[in-house]
Amino acid sequence: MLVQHRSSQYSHAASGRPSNPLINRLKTFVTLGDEEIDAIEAMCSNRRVVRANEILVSEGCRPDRVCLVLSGVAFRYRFLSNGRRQIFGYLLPGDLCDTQFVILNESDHNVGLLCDSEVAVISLPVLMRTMVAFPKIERALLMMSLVDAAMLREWLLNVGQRDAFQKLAHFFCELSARYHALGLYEEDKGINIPLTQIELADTMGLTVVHVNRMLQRFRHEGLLNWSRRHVNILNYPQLEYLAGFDASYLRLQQKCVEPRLCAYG
Amino acid sequence: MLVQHRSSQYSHAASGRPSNPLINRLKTFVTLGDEEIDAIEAMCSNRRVVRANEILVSEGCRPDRVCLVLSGVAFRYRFLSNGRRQIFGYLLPGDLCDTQFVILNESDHNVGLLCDSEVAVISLPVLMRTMVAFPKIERALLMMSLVDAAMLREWLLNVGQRDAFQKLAHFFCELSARYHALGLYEEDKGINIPLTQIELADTMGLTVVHVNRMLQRFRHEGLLNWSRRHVNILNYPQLEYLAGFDASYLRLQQKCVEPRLCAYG
DNA sequence: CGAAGAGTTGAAGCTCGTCAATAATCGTGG
DNA sequence: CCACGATTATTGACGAGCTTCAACTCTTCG
Repeated sequence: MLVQHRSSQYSHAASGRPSNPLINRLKTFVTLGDEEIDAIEAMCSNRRVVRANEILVSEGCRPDRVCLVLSGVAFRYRFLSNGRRQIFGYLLPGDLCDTQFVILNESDHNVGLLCDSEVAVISLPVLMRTMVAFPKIERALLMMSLVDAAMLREWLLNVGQRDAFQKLAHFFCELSARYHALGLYEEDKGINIPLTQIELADTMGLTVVHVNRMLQRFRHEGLLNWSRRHVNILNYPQLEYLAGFDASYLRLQQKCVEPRLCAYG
Repeated sequence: MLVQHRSSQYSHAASGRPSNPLINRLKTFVTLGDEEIDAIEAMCSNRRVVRANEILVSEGCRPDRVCLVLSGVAFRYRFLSNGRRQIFGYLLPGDLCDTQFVILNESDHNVGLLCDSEVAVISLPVLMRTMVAFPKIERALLMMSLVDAAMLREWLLNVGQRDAFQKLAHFFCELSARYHALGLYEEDKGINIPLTQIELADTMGLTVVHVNRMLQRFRHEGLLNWSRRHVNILNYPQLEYLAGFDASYLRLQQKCVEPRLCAYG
């Protein structure tokens, strides 16, 4: 492999028996009973460590399994023929890539890893059986994929309508919100994410050079510090204001107030 | 109402008894029996004409129904506080806005109408009952929403990574492919779509002025003509080449080769 | 016909990209 | 553990793409 490995210092698995992050994630959508929790644990029993820069899913393939990120960070992306790359999203612990394979037959993008990560490999039949047996789980997984789509809309708006400074501010707000929700944000260390400025650029549709200058401006204005792939947010309220950030699209907290339809009880 | 009405010359309903475009759409995903076709017709029996500039769904609302576009064009969008608008997608005949309401409780964007259109209003309970009774329909609707997400990724890539000229070329290719698939493309008249350059600009993250200049360049280079809200593509191969367009993400033709999992037979 | 919206044009300027070179870091192997 | 090569970060100069502003014309529709 030509590319250097990024160290595994980013593995987010807490020491000791880590609880399955998917369970906490689904709990934000539905109430899970013991049976359902056991089913999820069983579904995720096939764990594997994957190294940085490996590819979980590649464009055009027809996967027979989905992966759940347990620790570390994955990301979706695609290259254009001119060599440019667009990143479509980051998968943090508790995120699945991709439930859509259950239905659509082939992937239209790649999923790679930013750092050494732990994933659970779930075969499609196992996933299907679990969803059929536990409609609540099916419903929650469906909701996850809808939140994915909401994030895509938010990114499209971000890339389309804001200037470079605001784009980055918005992205950092999103990251911050997601890290907080996962309990991965450490007040002193900030957001510990294995991103390079290259990835930041390919996320926002900017060049590395310009991203670098914007980061310096953030530092200069006392908003945040970027160093050695840590993001330290110094003035969150101001950042949020600049970006016009509103976390509700992430649906991190609020449980769906009431089940809307009996069929999904 | 302050805004002028766009004429209803864009109603795509063929004269005579129009077949339900949703049926043709779903047929690209699954094989439908007579029972299922009847169920879809029944579900869509509540038809309504909606005038241009009316709003079908607004941000923050909790709809108890979904709308199916039968003729005309709708579009998803959101405004930022600074007055800028991002358009997330266009809904052509056969498109639903939005199945996601079945699951997520509130809309994060608006759905408006570009021209006088005919829609079928489907209450959530009716939709649910149909989906429960006909798993194939449920599966096809799910696939539709996954194609929606694929389109969002494609747009993000487009807005993020291509220059203004390529962006527009790509957009016109997409439109052309969708119009062809719907049988709405008339070789002599081209794509008859009630878009203004303002909407084009808000779709691509550009200004009206720049969009205008790019359209002139298209005309100048003999690629396409934009006049009175018709798009006449003169050199499709070249346009496709310029944009790096590949229609497969739209999944217009190929039926899912085989059902992947028995549960959804 | 008249008013409002949409399309078009030109000039000026800023954001952001490109090119190119250097410095700092990182990961790996010696 | 240090040294090396590759990747990443940083800097400057320059230029292009796109925006902004402002005026004007054309189209649409009541």
